[in-house]
Amino acid sequence: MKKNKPKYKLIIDAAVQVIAENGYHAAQVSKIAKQAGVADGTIYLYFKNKEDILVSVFEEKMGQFIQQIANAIDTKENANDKLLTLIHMHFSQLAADHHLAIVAQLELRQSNPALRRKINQVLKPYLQVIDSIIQEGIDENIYAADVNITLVRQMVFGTLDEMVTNWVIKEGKYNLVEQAEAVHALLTEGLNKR
Amino acid sequence: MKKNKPKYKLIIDAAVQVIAENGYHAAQVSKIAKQAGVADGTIYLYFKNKEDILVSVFEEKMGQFIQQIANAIDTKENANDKLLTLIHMHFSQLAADHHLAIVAQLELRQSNPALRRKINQVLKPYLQVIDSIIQEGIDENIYAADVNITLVRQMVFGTLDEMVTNWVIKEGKYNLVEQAEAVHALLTEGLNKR
Amino acid sequence: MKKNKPKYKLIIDAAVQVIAENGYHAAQVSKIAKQAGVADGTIYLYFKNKEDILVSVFEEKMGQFIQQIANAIDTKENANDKLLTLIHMHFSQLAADHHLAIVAQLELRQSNPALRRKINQVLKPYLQVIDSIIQEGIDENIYAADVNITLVRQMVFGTLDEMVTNWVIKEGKYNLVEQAEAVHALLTEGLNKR
Amino acid sequence: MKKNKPKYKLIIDAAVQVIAENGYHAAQVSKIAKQAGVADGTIYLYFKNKEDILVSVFEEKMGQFIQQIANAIDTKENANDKLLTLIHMHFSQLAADHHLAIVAQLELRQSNPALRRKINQVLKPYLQVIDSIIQEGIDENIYAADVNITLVRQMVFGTLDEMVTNWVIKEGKYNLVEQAEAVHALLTEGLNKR
DNA sequence: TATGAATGAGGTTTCATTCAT
DNA sequence: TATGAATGAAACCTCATTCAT
Repeated sequence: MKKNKPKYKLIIDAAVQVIAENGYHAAQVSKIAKQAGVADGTIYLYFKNKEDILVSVFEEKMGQFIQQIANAIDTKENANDKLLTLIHMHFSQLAADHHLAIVAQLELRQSNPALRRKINQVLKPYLQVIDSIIQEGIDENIYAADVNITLVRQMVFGTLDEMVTNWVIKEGKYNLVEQAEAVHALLTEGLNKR
Repeated sequence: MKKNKPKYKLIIDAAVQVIAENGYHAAQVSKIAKQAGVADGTIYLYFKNKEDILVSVFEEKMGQFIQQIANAIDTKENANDKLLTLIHMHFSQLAADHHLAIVAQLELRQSNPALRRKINQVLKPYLQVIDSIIQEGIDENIYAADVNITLVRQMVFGTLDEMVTNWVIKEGKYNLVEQAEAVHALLTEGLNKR
Repeated sequence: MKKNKPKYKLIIDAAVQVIAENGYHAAQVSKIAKQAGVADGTIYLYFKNKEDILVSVFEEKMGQFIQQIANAIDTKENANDKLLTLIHMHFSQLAADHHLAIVAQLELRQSNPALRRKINQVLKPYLQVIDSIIQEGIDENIYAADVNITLVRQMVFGTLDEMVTNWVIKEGKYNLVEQAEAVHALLTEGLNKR
Repeated sequence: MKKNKPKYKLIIDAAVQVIAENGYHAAQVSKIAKQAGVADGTIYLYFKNKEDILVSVFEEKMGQFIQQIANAIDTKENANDKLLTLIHMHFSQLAADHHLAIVAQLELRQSNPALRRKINQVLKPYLQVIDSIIQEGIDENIYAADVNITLVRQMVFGTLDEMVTNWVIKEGKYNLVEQAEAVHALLTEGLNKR
């Protein structure tokens, strides 16, 4: 399996750095190769083409991202704690890796629809984690039984995504992670005064 | 003023169609010119360069988009009605113009950072409309006085944006507009059972 | 005759100024039209095409240039005085009109060979004036009878041309006209010590 | 060093030929590439841009040109022999390579001021060779001690340049080289009868 | 005569990918 | 496996010229 060879990871990490520093469109294969310390042609021993590098970047990093969140959630007992944990982890992981945050929130979205469709595939397991938390909340009689799970998931993910994107655009000038509880409160209790 | 000349609008509309049908990167100036029924060079009598076409597309269309919403909101008396109206209009306007929805949700996001920054400028007035509704809701004692307006706005916009994007990706296979009330309820009342 | 209409001269003078200030390649027809205070299309009522403007510029200005020199020479009695006068006039006329000097020495030489051939036609009468002075010098028994007139003319013109070009490149930072006598001495007496 | 790679010279020579045959402005990069038997993109592995090709053409060819002359001059003992040798070499080298003569005398002069400035830099060593010969002649008490060296150099170079240009325009229809001695005599002894 | 909006041909350069070594 | 020199397709923009008014 190629993914276990040392140069595979070397190239993935080089790609993240090059894209973060130069932007998606200026991230030429030759730059990634140079950053990884391999020849241009070597890239093609590990990746089918440039798009394959980018999808793999997302797969690798998002895989870790989701795994971390899934692990953290497993330690929590109820849906509310799990949701708060997910929000907290979502923010903290991206806040901890600024390069990755830039790539995930800004640069990779400049890719063409074909690539974005593949990225969406990679994202699916994460969305399912959100779905299952919501379902659990309903089963635990915490969340309203009549909520549309898809709708709630779109709200949760849309909100988190928009928040991280704004934070990246503002170049991380404020503390994202400390907003986790406020977001959680807002999502669960809504805007209305009680 | 160039914007009032007939060919200006002709080119803008041609650009929306060409981008929607071919994608952002395959939208060559020559294709837009042909679709608009003008010579390539004519484009440059009305637009500084290709990027200027794209920014103008967004400005024109988003300007109308916001104006329509602002008008509709003005007829409503309280923040809750206004918020529902905004959601409804947001969905219905994009659902009514599929080409525009594709361009706004998918294609224009492939643009480079410089262009995206300009697009964000155009978007700002819309975000301010959302902000003012939230402030109004607080003043009317409907929304909780201690909410973070920026946070709420990110939730509202993030949710709507994510929903429209998913709807576009699903190629408009379901009815987006009829979800407006459910989204409104979710945003205002939150996820929790009462 | 078009050449007597007021706009003809207007366009010619505009062309000299635009070329001198912007350079040959940046001297678009539209710029010349604007400088002349006429519409782009009007240019084509007076000139066949852009090349025709440039040839006409040279014809008009060089025609005056030669006429001035011819007039001045006519007042001189012998070949030596005539040659000195020609040198002096050659320098002083170009030194007096810096725009024209730039156009004649630098900018017009960037034109294509077809245009340059036409310019050479315009130059011919001037070369004939030089030839006739040399012939006169031989007839007056001042110049060596066995000189090759074509060769001498190439030396005279080549020297003057090179000197003016260098002076233009040096942006007129030194006095060109006061070198006239030294050049004359050098051309007639040669480099050798006597 | 790229200059030693075989394709470097291949492209330089192709450029001379293409420019000579098609003219400066019709010398597209693709034509030069085809003539050199390489792909368009290969050009850019050896040259920064099109202007760099042209400057390099001049540098390479003029470098050889000057070197040949310098070598020949070194074998001569006095300034007069050296000057005659320089004239002879100047003519014979350009007469021997008609393509190069066309490029040097006509085509490259159509270039823009930026390129011409660079070309002038390349030319400088040649002008210094002329200067040093003149200085040597003065030191040897052959040339008049009071001559202005810059002036003499402008006469010498201007004369030679004008002669070669005329010869090229006349398409090499007469023998240029055999005029070397006559030019030398004219430059040193002047026009006057003795 | 005069206008100026419209035309449309044409070329430099980049960069993902290949393949001989 | 690894290299890196070579490939070649593809597109934005300018500007001389025209022609309906």
